[in-house]
Amino acid sequence: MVRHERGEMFGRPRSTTHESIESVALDLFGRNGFEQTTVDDIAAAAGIGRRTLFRYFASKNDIPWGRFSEGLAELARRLEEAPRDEPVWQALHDAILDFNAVPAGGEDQHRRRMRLLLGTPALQAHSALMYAEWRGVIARFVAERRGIAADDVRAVVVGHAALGVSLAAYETWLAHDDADLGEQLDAALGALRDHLAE
Amino acid sequence: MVRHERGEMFGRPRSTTHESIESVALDLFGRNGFEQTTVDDIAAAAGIGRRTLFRYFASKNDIPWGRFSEGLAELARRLEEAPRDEPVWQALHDAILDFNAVPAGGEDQHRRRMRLLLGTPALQAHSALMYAEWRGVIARFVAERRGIAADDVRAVVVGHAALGVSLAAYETWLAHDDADLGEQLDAALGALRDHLAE
DNA sequence: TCCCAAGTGGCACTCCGTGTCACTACTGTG
DNA sequence: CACAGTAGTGACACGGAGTGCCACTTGGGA
Repeated sequence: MVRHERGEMFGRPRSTTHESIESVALDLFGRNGFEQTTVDDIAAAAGIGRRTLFRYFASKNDIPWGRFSEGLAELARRLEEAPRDEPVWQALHDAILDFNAVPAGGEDQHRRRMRLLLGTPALQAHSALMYAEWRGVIARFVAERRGIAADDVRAVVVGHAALGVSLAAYETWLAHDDADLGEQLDAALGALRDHLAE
Repeated sequence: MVRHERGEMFGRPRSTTHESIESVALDLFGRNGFEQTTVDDIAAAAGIGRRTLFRYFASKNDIPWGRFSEGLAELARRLEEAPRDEPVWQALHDAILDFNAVPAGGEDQHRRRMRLLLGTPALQAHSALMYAEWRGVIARFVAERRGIAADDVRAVVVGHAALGVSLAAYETWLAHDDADLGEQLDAALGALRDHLAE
């Protein structure tokens, strides 16, 4: 029973990748709509079996989210590095701006993906499960900074609120072709502060 | 082509009610779990056909939400009646407390229902669609008070934040058997204000 | 050359959700 | 007491998502 470091070099090589399937699927979703595209369509277009597709993605709904979970680890690390003399809300705001920064040139693709995610009922619903993980990262950061438990309402509510600010910004960003996502995030946060400070 | 006021008294009488199906279903969900209970199980237990069940509820996921949509109209009316010299956040907070007030004696049932809704992945996901309607009511109220459009980020973000406060309160309420929902809502809102005012 | 580990994909199955359609149980009228 | 009109019911069949099972394929290592 020997342990191999590069386990990937054993056994039959993979016939595809997450990225390849995702790319093919987003193309089909964009052309025919999410509901109208069946898993069989995607598998056929990707040149793999339907059963194989379900080994790469747990569900059809998971496909448009791509490597989101990996991005969360990055967000968590980014928060840990925030200077400790900065207000918590400020550190959060900066990290969230960073997290949502669109890689230069990828603006169009990002818009298409987010329009799909926020505009398709089945995906809106499924996204709630992704958001829960995202909120968890925020709540744990707040809890650590404040010296309270991660399930304390004071930490949990900040996770929910930060998500709300982000989603509000995304919705208005998608509604206006000429809008800048970062500016919308600023505006949303500012509006919430004003609202509560009235 | 005569119009009858009491249209219900025509034709074949209904063989069941939303409430009856819901009650049977919640009982099965509680005993066997949501995923393990099939629509056929519910229909059989309710003494109706499977097809009939789908005429009363659009999906299995919709059953635990019961008459939620009707409650939304009540929330909207409640907000319209709020005194106009009250701060917007205050009017919202009062209305939300009211909306979530548990009918005396129904605390246990409310807890069971919310535990099901917030603790079942499939329902967490589906709930996002209900939340969207709820947020819409809040955003429209804020927009009306502030004289801005309902899709303005300043109104949208308040809808998201109010939902976040409510969900945070529900989560901690469910986690502590001796907690009071109203107090958790107060605590969540207070914590968010403190957080942003830092 | 043979073996083994990991990946693949076909098959059959369950369950959700939907379209169709004949049937049933009422009400009001002549 | 027919009879027509109306609304609700449920059986049947179908398509799509997701799952368990298992034989097959493709490489590397002994």
